[in-house]
Amino acid sequence: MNATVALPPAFFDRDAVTVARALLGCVMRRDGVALRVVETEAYREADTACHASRGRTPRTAPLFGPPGRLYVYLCYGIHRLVNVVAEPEGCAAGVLIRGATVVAGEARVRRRRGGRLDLIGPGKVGQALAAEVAWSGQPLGRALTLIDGRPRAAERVVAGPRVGIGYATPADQALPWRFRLVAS
DNA sequence: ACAAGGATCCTCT
DNA sequence: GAGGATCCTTGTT
Repeated sequence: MNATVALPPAFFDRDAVTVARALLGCVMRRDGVALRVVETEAYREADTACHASRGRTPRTAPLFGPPGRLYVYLCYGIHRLVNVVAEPEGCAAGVLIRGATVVAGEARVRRRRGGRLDLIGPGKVGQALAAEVAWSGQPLGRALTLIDGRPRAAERVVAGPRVGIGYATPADQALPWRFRLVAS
């Protein structure tokens, strides 16, 4: 895969933790805006932090679907959080895009973000992309395209616990399934 | 039909 | 560091 190739569904047909790591450095394209992914979190089946862990509902149904589709939901009544479904169909897992940097479309991002460009935080990413809940369940390549990419030589990956999942069991809260790129 | 709460962000102190 | 915004999804009556 080179830097201009859209990630195929097979890329996401792996365990969500592997996919979350592999997405760092990849680029999301939408509507003239390009964002480089610098922070992700994995959510897996039998993971009490995962929305699907308490059964399948209309909202969480996309998580159970085939890999490489979008799962977008409204958080706190305000923020649209963007996830990509991972693992084989029938296995509810996904990767939350938690942070990014702007590669292109700076003016449009500023307009959507009240003049700001920092995109560390999943609500900010959704806002920069003008993400919609209606995208949920759609394949990549329509509303949103993901382009292959890698960390730079001067970057390294740091793993840590996930954020904002106080409702999960202590063991699941402690899993180091949050990944970010930092300057080395 | 109703009430509760959420994978967050921003402002103000 | 604390609290409000804001509205949909979910489980319960």
